[in-house]
Amino acid sequence: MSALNLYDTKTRSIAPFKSLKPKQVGIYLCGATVQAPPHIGHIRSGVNFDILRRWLIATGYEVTFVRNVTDIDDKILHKAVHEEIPWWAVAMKYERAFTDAYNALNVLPPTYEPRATGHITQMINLMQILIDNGSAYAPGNGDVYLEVRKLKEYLTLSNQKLDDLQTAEDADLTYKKDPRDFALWKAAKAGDPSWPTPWGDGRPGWHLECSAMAHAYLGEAFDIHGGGLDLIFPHHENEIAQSQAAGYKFANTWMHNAWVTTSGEKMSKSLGNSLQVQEILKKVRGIELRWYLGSAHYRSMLEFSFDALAESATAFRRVEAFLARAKSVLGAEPQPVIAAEFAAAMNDDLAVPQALAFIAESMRIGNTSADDKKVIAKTAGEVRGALSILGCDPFDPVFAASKSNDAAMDGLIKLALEQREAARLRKDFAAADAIRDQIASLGVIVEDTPNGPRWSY
RNA sequence: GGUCGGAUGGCCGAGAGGCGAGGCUCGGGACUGCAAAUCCCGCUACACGGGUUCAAAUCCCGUUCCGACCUCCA
Repeated sequence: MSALNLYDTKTRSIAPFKSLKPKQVGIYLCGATVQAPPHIGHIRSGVNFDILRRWLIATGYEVTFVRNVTDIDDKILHKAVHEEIPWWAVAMKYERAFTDAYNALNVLPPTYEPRATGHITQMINLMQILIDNGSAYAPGNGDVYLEVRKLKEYLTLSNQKLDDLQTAEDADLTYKKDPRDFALWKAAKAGDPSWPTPWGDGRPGWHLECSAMAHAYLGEAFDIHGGGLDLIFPHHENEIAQSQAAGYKFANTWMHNAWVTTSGEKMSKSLGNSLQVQEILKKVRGIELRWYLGSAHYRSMLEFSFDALAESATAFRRVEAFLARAKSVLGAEPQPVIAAEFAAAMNDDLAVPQALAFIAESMRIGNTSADDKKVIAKTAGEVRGALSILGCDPFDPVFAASKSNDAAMDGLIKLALEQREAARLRKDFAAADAIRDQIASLGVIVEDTPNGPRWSY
């Protein structure tokens, strides 16, 4: 089997992936800042990295997957005031919404999911190191800044020059030595939550939590750090700056997923609620939304439209029907296997589109096999194996749970099919088709074969 | 101003010097019940202008258009 190659944002190239420790991988994924319900862009990131994780596991790695929750930031505090509930209630509410969305899309729960506010101690420790070695300074007002000009390397991920950065026009240099210095810690304002530190009461800046938590759970050096494209600068640059200034090697490989776009533009929260995961799930099932979000290459923009979503769901149902048919022919669920072609696609920087072409080819072979059990077992096994990596295995209990398997259900379906057969015998095809369409709308697929009707769901 | 990424057929979406990924839609056919499912065939592409090459969607030069980031966005 070919070896995994991944694109590294830092080198802007694809290179063989080599874990720091044999057969073990540590991944830190920037998760949600829980300030609003998740939209499909947020969840695409979750799906993309879940596919990576599943692939690493399938190829024999033990994966420690850390995805943080940033549960304090300006917007959360604003929302708390606006909604007249405590900031922590705002954070928890949206954290739950994210968890629900991840679950609905079969995103595996992280090995650990640390919250920023649970790691103030680690942040203070990190700041102490940075102040002690002269990388950071506390001007006395309660803020703590990282002095970016002192860094040996800065902006290597986004390939920018410090002097080329546009600085904020309203940069306040009362306390900052340089407008580009960024806040590790923010002094407490009246009414805002705060934690005591040696430099005064305050709360974390945006970037500090990820450095502190990645270090806490993955150590000074780890394999992969991921997130959305827009985090490259400033968030990830600043994580690198803080961590390396503290003497940590930090992440080996940087991976960034592209956006879901609408009309060519990055989705913005001003678009309203229609692209929230919860809303989309009123139109398609979680497994269909996952198939759609995972179907484009993770580094390509995914141009969202409801038509494209519906089309993708149609395509997925065909795959699902193929597997259901296979189960019916085999008398058991096909056993998932990883085909060499699929592995080759995944090893090529997670080339899901190629993997989908392979799935289509396997289905074609299976569908032309005239129910040859050997061929069906092979092709359906390969298709199921591929789907399991994509997180879209219809037999996965996560998705199958909603289906009833009890005797009453079987009996009712048989009754309906008997009625339909009776209608067919008297050439009342309108009635027969009506029955088929009705039970199809309940998720039961009926197909006529030379040996009589076959149903699956 | 700096950095980065795009433009592919009716639609989605790969590829990155030669043999047209794949899916959805559409048209024709097989099978069937003038059905469903399935299969087969077909249709329409590489933003524009030059260049390199036996050969360019792919490389080079130029142009146009679009998007993203530039200090609390996945």
